[in-house]
Amino acid sequence: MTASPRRRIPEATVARLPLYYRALLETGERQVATISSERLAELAGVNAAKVRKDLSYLGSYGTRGVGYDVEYLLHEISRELGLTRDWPVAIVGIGNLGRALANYRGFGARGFRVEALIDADHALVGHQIGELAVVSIDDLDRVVREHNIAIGILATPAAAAQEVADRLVAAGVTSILNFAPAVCSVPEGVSMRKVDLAIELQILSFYQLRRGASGATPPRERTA
Amino acid sequence: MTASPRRRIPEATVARLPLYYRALLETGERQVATISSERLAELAGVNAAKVRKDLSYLGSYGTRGVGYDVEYLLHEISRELGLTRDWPVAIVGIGNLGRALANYRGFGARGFRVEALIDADHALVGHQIGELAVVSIDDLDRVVREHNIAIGILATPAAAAQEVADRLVAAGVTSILNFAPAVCSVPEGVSMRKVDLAIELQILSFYQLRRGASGATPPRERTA
DNA sequence: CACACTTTGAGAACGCGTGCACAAGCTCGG
DNA sequence: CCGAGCTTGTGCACGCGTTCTCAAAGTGTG
Repeated sequence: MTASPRRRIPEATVARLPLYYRALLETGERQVATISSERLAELAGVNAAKVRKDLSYLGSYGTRGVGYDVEYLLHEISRELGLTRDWPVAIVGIGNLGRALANYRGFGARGFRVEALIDADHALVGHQIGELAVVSIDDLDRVVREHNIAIGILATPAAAAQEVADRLVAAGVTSILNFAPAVCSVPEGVSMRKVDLAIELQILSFYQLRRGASGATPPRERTA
Repeated sequence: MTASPRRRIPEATVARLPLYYRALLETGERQVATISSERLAELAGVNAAKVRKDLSYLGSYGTRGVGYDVEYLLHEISRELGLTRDWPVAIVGIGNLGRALANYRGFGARGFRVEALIDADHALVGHQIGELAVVSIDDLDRVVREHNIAIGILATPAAAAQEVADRLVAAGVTSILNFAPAVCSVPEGVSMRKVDLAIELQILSFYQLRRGASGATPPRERTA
């Protein structure tokens, strides 16, 4: 049951599918059977035309005059996003952030099961966090292969990021979510998404500045 | 002293300025006086043409045949990003993530000083985290005003996000970094950036699926 | 001073994503 | 069975961002 898209799905659309998914989940829980693109747009925080275009990339799952069947659409999106299966995940770098991620409930709910916690600090190895014990980075390769881990979360200091990324890739990981504040390259055929908290704040700071320094002055620029 | 940009700086460019900033910092520490767009591009993980175009929005700070003066460019970018001043920041929602953010060193280094930790759980109020004590959400308005906080970090559960955002805005916050997995709207004149960890994983999952790396299949190629 | 070499800055072409507008298609009431 | 009323699906135009390309402008050498 491989999901074969009718057309190539634009990256921007892929990034919105999870929003629709979440909105549909909430809607489904309220026993609502169908939903219009307009309502879905509202729940997802986008506009209706975009919703329709996005969903049309998945196929014609709507009914004109009626809307979209919530359960069916939910199923189609989750299949498209690979949420019908479980993804074993490893977190490398069990510092402040890594520990928070390890305890984060939001992952499991979508089929992302954290199955390994890896750190270079030997003082940390063996330490129990939730239901998992931290393992040494020396065992990275073995652990990744044993659990068949395809997705890795990188939460190390910047200096270690590239090396750990290389080791993850060498062990067979093909998707990396990178929290380390460092530029980090992966070979063709491996996806990497970056989340940099300090950068986000700097972007906010930029627009904050343009608005007039200290939160008292009225706006002038529009931001996304 | 050009206090305002020569032209409107594209959003995409703004998002890359922090990358250049970080790359230039590292370069400056190595006592390198000038840097070419090509080298800077390499360090920032983009291409040289983009670097030149981005920097040209700030003004003509380069010298043909030579490159950019590292210290000068660093100064110009930090001014543009508002990193020459300190930004007091409040974190609302002191759960796993909020606590990790409170302890994160990366913020302070860029002038973002966490000055308030706020939570709705009365059992948590008064609890010391690092150098700060958690304060009640009942005091949100007072604390935000007292510390002149313009930037808020939202790390609450999804259900509370919109209400807390509203309260932050009411208290004078005009920039919000939202980690809550919920759609959340703010009035015109307030910036909000969203970081959703589960969504990032779902996007990775999508591409992971398309690569044909089904669960059982071992890795593809290892280059590195 | 002239010339070879380097590197920036920007004009122009292109591609992707967004939003508008509307035809196509469904439901339902009479 | 027909027409009114919705709502989807998509063709199209537009704007933003990226990339290519090259003239302009600097350096260094003999």
